[in-house]
Amino acid sequence: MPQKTTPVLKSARNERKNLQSFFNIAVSVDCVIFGYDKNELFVLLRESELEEFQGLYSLMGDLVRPAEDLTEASYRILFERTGLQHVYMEQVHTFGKVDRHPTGRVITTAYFCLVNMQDQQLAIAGRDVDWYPVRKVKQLAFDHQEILQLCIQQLQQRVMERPIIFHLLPNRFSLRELQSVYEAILGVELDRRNFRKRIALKDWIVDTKVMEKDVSHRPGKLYQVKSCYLNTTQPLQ
Amino acid sequence: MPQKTTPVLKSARNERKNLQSFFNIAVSVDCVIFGYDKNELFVLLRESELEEFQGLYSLMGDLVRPAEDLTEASYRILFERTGLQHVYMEQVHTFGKVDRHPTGRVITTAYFCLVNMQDQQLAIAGRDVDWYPVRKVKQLAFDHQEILQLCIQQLQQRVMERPIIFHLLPNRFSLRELQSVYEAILGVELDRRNFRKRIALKDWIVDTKVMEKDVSHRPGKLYQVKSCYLNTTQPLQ
DNA sequence: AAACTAATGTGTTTTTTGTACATATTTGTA
DNA sequence: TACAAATATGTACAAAAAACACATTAGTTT
Repeated sequence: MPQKTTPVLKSARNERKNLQSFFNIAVSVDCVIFGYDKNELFVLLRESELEEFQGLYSLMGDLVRPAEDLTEASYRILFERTGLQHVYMEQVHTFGKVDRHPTGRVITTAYFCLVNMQDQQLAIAGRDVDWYPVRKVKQLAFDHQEILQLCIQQLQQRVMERPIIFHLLPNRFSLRELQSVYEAILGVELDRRNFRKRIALKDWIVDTKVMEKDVSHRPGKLYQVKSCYLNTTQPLQ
Repeated sequence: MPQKTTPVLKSARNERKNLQSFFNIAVSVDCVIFGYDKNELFVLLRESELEEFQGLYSLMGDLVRPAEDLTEASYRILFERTGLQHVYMEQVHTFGKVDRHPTGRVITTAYFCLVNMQDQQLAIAGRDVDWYPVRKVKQLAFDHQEILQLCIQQLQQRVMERPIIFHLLPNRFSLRELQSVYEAILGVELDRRNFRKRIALKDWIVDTKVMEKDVSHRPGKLYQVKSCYLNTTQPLQ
């Protein structure tokens, strides 16, 4: 339990001096980059560079630079790894256990990002970076398994309340595809008729008057998200 | 927009060296300590020590020590300021703008804490620390107004879905009091009959078979939260 | 060309949850 | 004894969620 101690910050004058002894914690950002393809939710991982975690995968992370906002750092990491810039991103949680990083004290703030895996701009840099089905990921370097779990949990909550799931899909999509993304994220099967009613009620999407092509069954209508929700990269409301 | 750059972490070998140049960000924790009394939600504030913010109030915050978990730091700050130890606490968000602190780069993680203002253990240390009605707080030092707003928002969400509001109340309370806390937090008036039905449905509280005393009207039954929810200081589910 | 397959597209009914609203009861006080 | 100020409880209606069934359409197979 914490002990009663004198506050460190005494005044503006001696703060600068005292701060020095506290510049011993590095700050990093980890991006949990989600994608969707063929009824599966994917996460972008890379092979860990640390000897301690040889053979294990890790999230996309990097230290925050002194002149860089936390969100800037997050967008930089995303860009470095995917070539993408205008991506939906949400902060999830900050992990600050003393021993969470084997080489030193590093606290990390986790963000989740939603990426369209069919995006032409998408450029996975380096052969050690790749997409992995979320439900198959069992072990990761550092505390990244815990981070991933919490990000999935937050994603599950958010897709139910905000129009963000569309960032995982191409511009135009069928209701069938949309339902499949929900099912992949939530890990449940949904009733098609009730699902369509709920979506219609939310009023997030519009009919494009274009039909599906090249499917070996009756083609469905294609929809797109309303433009007001299309280019929001930050959480609204 | 972020520029393409070489990743900083290249290997375990040279990581330690590279880390040095990144020990330039201090890490702090800010506690938004909520209390409830007489139909009002209060927040614990103190006068800012910085010249830049003379006359303004700020949240309870301090730098995180190198050998201290983030949550430990948060409990330490709470204990230093209130003398309380087993308090419900939830991480809300990490604020990381480069210029958010006038004397240097400090990122801060905000927690909200729920405290029973009638608690005998409660010891507000120092005359510059005091409770202020949340709805009267208009301006704070640093970005603390923004932090407070987000904490209120998260508190509003949480009290609707989890049995945490009881941490703001004495052991025994009437339904009237309970409703008043909800109203103070949510900033709305609730229908008494519908409120009681909702609470009964949630099954969070039990009748103590004891009645209110010393009220100048018909006394109400006193309830308490079920013991399984009583001593949880961390978010469950 | 007809039958088959695998989807889409659209109800209806029932249950649950939420909202609006009114009356009887109990204690303390004037 | 009447009054004030609460507590305590119930009913009707509306909205949302869940369970469930049938007709339609394009492509494919026979």
